Amino acid sequence: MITLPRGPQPADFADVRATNLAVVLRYVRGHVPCSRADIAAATGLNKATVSSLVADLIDRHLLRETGLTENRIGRPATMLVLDGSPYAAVGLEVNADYLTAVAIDLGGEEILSWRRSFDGLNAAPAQAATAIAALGKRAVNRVIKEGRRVLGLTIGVPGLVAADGVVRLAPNLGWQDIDLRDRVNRALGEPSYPVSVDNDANLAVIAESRYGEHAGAANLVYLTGEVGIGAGIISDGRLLHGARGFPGEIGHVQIDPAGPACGCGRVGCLEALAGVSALVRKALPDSAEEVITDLELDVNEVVRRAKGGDKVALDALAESGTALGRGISTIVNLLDPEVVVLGGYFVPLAGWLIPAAEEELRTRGVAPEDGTRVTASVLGHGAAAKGGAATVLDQVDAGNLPKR
Amino acid sequence: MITLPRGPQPADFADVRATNLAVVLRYVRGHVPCSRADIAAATGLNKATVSSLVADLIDRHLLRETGLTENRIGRPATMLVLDGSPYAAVGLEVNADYLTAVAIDLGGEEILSWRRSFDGLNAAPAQAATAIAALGKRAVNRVIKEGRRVLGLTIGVPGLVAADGVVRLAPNLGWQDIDLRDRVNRALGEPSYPVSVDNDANLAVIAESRYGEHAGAANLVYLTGEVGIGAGIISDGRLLHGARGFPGEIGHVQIDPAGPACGCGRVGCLEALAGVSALVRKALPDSAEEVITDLELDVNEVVRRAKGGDKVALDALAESGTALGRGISTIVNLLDPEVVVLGGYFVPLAGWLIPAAEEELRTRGVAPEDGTRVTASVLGHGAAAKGGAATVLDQVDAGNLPKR
DNA sequence: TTAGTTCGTCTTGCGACTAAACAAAATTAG
DNA sequence: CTAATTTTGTTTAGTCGCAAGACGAACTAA
Repeated sequence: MITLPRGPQPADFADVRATNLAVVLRYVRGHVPCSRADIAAATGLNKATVSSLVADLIDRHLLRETGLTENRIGRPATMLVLDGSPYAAVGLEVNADYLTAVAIDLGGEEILSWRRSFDGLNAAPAQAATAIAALGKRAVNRVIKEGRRVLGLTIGVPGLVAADGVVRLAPNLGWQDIDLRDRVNRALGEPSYPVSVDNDANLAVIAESRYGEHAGAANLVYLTGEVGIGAGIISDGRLLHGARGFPGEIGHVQIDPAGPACGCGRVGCLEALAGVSALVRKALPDSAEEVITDLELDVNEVVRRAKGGDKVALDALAESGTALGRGISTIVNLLDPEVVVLGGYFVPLAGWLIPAAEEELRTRGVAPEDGTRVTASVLGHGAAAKGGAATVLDQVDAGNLPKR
Repeated sequence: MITLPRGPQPADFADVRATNLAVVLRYVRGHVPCSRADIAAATGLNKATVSSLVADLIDRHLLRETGLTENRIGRPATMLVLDGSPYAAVGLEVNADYLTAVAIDLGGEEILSWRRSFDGLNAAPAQAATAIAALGKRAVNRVIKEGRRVLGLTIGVPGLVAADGVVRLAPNLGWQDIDLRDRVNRALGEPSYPVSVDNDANLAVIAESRYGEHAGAANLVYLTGEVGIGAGIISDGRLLHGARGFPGEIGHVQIDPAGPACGCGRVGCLEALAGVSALVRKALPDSAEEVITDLELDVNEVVRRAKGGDKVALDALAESGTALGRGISTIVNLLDPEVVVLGGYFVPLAGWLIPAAEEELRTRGVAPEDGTRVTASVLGHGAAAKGGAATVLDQVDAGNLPKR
């Protein structure tokens, strides 16, 4: 539940109304099915006010009445549910090797989930943007065909994304200063819904905070385990943006000044020690040539060997897990989150990485009663795409309801 | 600076009123002297509304009318100024070797600034709490004698402080699980104003964000340079609290696995490499015995020798600066702040530390157009105390105005 | 059938903002 | 010196949205 900072703007009735509409909407989302009386009792709003708000939301097709139920004493309640059907939020995820599209309804139900291969490294940015826009357009058309209205489209990119939607730097895509939002916006014909671009880790952590195992945690960090390592940070219930929009760049934090060289030209980066590519290289010394060609196959092979007790693979996993634990300890000491969620290719490897990381974390955590937990994501590879769609819902939740 | 409550709580008229009162108050603070018409034009509020709000604020003695001025065409404006005089906010700072008390009025003017020595390490927590409460009481009585109403008292402690005011761990004071807020509250006779306790770095960064050289920066990190190193983090305009209230513990982040042993029992901590104690030990190898006895004298001696071109001292400063730069690079990559402010004993040493730190930072920063700046605090040793008082004003600014 | 319970609406009142007219106080023009 | 102009701040009327409480509706229990 991300709340945006409101600046020096004064408040008026519209704000009160929008706030309370959002309060009711969020309550119903979390307590389906429920009655108007339930809402009034739980939120403290007056029954009459709730009736008015609910009528408004039904009018906007955000809520729907179901048949009466609740066989209790007294008048039966008219139960309300989220009416997701007329709306959709779309999220796209760009990766070095694939594109993902996800669409969800207001209730967070996935109504579309596509994945297609994509050659991010060798495609020119212009081509890539065209391919991304094309996928987005297909997804949008699909949900429109179902009779839904699109509330927004958000694209996750593995790199530094400025607030205006310009991708400043995406090493794994070979991009620099690409105005992706503008390109996609134009390819979609300047649509009425907002198109935005954000870092993939930022979107993934939003997905985790809504739909993950620790949904609702106010302090949550997500570590991407794709070609690089990035962090999405939710602190005190809000996604961190930083001064220029580039927080969470943990991949090139130095873990060991005596560590190995990193692809970025520096030495001892977390990515060089605990990155999936580095891990694969250590765990599969015999197939070092193919490493870059297909990370997924390599990770599967590492899993196979680790299960088979292969010492080289197990040692590599332990080593990477320890380095990862050291990186996580930095996050924990600086940010004190409740959970650190591992995503991407870290997920299949989590069984070996997490014990080593937790061991390291125990020795390096400052805070008492070691609270921070490390878990693997259960959302799968589309986490950032789903999070992209979820950011659109966050807008709605924050009171930015669709007009009638 | 939240305006309407965006949480699960619904909004009503009182929230609108409180929000707009705070909007007017903040505007006047930043634009003294100004007229009602100015406020209306700048905020977008209606002239009538502004008049009503201003009348309310004058009634609460938060604003005051001055004589007419502004010799322009048209009716002369009645100029308004902040009326700080009837109120005061008090901040205390606990350190291993001294206590500080600061009181400020609504405009942020210091109306009291005391410093007294204090033997934090050898005093039992009960005695220490008594001494702290006594100093607080004297400060409170002093401002009350001036005819002011105390709006709140906030105490900064170098350690882990839970949200309920319990000091979980303060190694440099030898404290563990001390309910300082309760003790001080009782020593003050359960006063009507709120007493709170927070980490000293958190309070210092609040002071920096209000009164420092980079006041107003939305992304700001403060590093304490006392016996330990702690970080206070303001991100997107808000102080980070973390899941348990223990963020910013950067002192024991590992910078180098092959580094020296730290007092905490671990190896290669930032504090062991770049802490003031470690620095003094390296820079003054001949006087290693006295190190703990008086850090301030030792730091002065380091400054004297560095100015004199002493190679040992200069090497130690360069080494510590580099390590500090590495720690700062971690912060920069994770949080992307606009400024990192060095405080405490880092300030007199900043001339030597910052160049080395910036050099390191340039090589380790990921983001392009290296934006993060490193500066020394200009607030002096009372930063945390002043920040403690400022947190009280933040409450007022957020709409929590004193009752009549 | 009657009493009791709960739900949701209706009516009334109030608080807070907006818009527009107006009164007040100065400067400028003739 | 008077009148027009300009700007300020108040007054009046109106609207919006929430709260409180009465009330009808719909169901259970006895």
